[in-house]
Amino acid sequence: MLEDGNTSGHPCYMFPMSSNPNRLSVSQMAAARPPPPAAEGAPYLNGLNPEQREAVLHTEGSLLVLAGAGTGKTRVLTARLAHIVATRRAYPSQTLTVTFTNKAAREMRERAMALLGEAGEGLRWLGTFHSISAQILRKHCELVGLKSTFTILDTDDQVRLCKQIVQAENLDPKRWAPRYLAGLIDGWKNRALLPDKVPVEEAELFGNGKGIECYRIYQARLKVLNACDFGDLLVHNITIFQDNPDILQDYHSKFRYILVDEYQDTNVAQYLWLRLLAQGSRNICCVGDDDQSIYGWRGAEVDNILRFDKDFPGAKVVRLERNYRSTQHILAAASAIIANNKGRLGKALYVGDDSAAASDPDAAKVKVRGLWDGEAESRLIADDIESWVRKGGRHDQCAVLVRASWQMRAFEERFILLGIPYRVIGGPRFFERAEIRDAMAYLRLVRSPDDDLAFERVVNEPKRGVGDSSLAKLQSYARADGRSLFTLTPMVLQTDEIKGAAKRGLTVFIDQINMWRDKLAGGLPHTELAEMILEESGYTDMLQKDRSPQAQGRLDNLKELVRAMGEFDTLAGFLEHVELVMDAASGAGSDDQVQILTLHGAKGLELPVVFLPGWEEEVFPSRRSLDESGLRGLEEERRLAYVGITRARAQCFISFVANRQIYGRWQSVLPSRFIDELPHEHVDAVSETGYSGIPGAENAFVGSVEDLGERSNYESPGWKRLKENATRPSGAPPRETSGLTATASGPDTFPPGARVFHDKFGYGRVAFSEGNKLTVDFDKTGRKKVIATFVTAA
DNA sequence: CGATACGATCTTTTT
DNA sequence: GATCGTATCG
Repeated sequence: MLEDGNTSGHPCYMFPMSSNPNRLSVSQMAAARPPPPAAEGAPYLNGLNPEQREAVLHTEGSLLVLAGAGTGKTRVLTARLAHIVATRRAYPSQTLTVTFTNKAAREMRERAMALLGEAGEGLRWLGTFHSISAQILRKHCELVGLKSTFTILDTDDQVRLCKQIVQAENLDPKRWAPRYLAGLIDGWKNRALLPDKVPVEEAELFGNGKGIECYRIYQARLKVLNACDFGDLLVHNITIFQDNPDILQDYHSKFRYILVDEYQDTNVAQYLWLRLLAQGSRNICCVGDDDQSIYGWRGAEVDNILRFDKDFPGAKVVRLERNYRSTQHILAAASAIIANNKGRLGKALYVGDDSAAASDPDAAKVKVRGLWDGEAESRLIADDIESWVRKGGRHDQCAVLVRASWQMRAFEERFILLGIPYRVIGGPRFFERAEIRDAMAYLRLVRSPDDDLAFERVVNEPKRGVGDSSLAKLQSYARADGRSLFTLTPMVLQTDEIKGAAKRGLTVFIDQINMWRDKLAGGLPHTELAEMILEESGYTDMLQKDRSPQAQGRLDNLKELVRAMGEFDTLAGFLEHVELVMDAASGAGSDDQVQILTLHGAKGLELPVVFLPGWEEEVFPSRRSLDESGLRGLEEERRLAYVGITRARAQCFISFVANRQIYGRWQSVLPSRFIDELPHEHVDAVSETGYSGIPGAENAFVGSVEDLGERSNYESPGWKRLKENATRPSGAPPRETSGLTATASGPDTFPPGARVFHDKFGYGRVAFSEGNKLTVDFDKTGRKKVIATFVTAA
């Protein structure tokens, strides 16, 4: 029952594990074996400060490590693993280490391997909540009514399923958006609520009281489809553990030490899962930072970390507050912003006394810059990067951190134009592209024919003459019969219910799938199978005939898919990887590139130079976040700001603009309230903007650095004016922002009355006022450096 | 049944 | 601006 074979005489193996393994208390274990080797002087302790050391060495009982940004959290976790293994408290395979993201899991594994050497190979149970619970579920899936080939649905499949349910329940999909239902169900699962546990008043809000019913049907459909969704992975685990004490006990004896990263991001289901597993050894170590909790929208409960000592009685709490990453200016800026949040555990960030970054007397202050629009912003940031590189810096020391992924495009465009190498992290995901999902659906269908969602996806892709009406007929049969579309279709084809092109198309489709399945069973390698499917189904043909510019890219993506499959031994292994990881094969990419990523994606990162663009009301404290969650949402946004700033080692550039294109419409926007929260003495502010006073566009910034006269002076008149205008009483309605329109005529067609200005960068812009409207003309290519800056109204 | 056109809606953030 | 859904026609 233990994976490791008894090679090192680990005392645990002396005990009859099967009799009552979880009775073995920590102290009994300690008493029953020779004292562990002295830890002092162990290499993994080198360079740790006293608090870090304490967090590593405190291995008896529960422990919460409150680790501020840059205080060496991952280092402590990996050192703790090394300590546990080196002192023979447990084999690597007897430790459970859970992270939140795949990226974090990868990093943790790499760093642990570096400390542990070969022993690190045994870290079987290091992974994300989802990947570990999926492994556990695979072993016991029959207990919750799933077959071992079950598929894991992604968000898209969930929504499509919800759509069918909404329709079946005769609800208007406009009033009751399937997406919303999917979100509700997800939220319940995050709280580990099965259909009969959902608070009635909450569920009744959906679909005229049909909320719970929809949830029930959804779960029933999942069972028929032999599938589960992300939330189910954990919920099924919990069900299995609660209903089968023997199985739980088995895991108790497997997991002697539990380590949890980013504990502040756990949701209720994850918390329950952990608590069940930790009942055995009672040795759980959670590391987290309440100030970096940024997944509330996904069900994370900051409460989990605030309540830790009640959940795990006798828990010890260690605070890591010495920061070894950033300059004092950066720390001060981050601390000042986060100090506006209520309900924190309270934790200061001190400059680590031996930190090189902090002791630099010439450290640059945080720079705040106001610009005309997004284009000027990306231009400036690109120029900064170029000059950083000219001075001997590298591109990969810079990152642009945005709030939402749509903000990335402006930077990409600019970087392409200037030839700055860059890499977008977590952009549009490879495995979410239509062509990839289509190919995957074929593979899923070959492997598990009951996967109706896959069936529906590809039955008419490429076109086989099977339209909505044929599909609807098949579905009604399947629903009546309770079996899957794939099994029912041949029977329906016996009748004359479906005729003509649809009948012929379906016959071919079914035959092909069956043939492919035979090939797979006959030992055809899965990569060749994939090529065969794409060829014979006509999918490649369809794309080759497609004259649209994206078609070639799609074909390339499919080639990449086949290549990625080659890295896995079996089709099942590949499918599971994709379902869980959904990461584009993160191939060669460690080159010298600027990283563009979202603030959420930036957790765990650290870089010398960090750009934080888009600090505008409604964009950075995101409007939706405030609308949906009010003060809680605002505080979460503030934590995002904290995460962003603390990524920087040496330099942090914050910027905002006066005008931004949102939904393709120009809007004038206000600086983020977070800018007001920055500590003056640690900030340099440069504003190229001031308020215009143009009727109908009062909020627009018009003006230039030259107009303002002074630069790098926080208290410049322009800045003051800006601050006065930017601060509005909370709760006040957003201002009317109409009155700004843009046209894209070339530089030769400036209307009369336009005034052309060149800015100090040699770029230019034309602005002119026309009655009550401020119209901005701009050069779309960016290549002609003709236009620009800012004109006050005549 | 499929191709096209028009309109509505939308954009956080991720396993 | 882009995508998605519905309506309409061939």
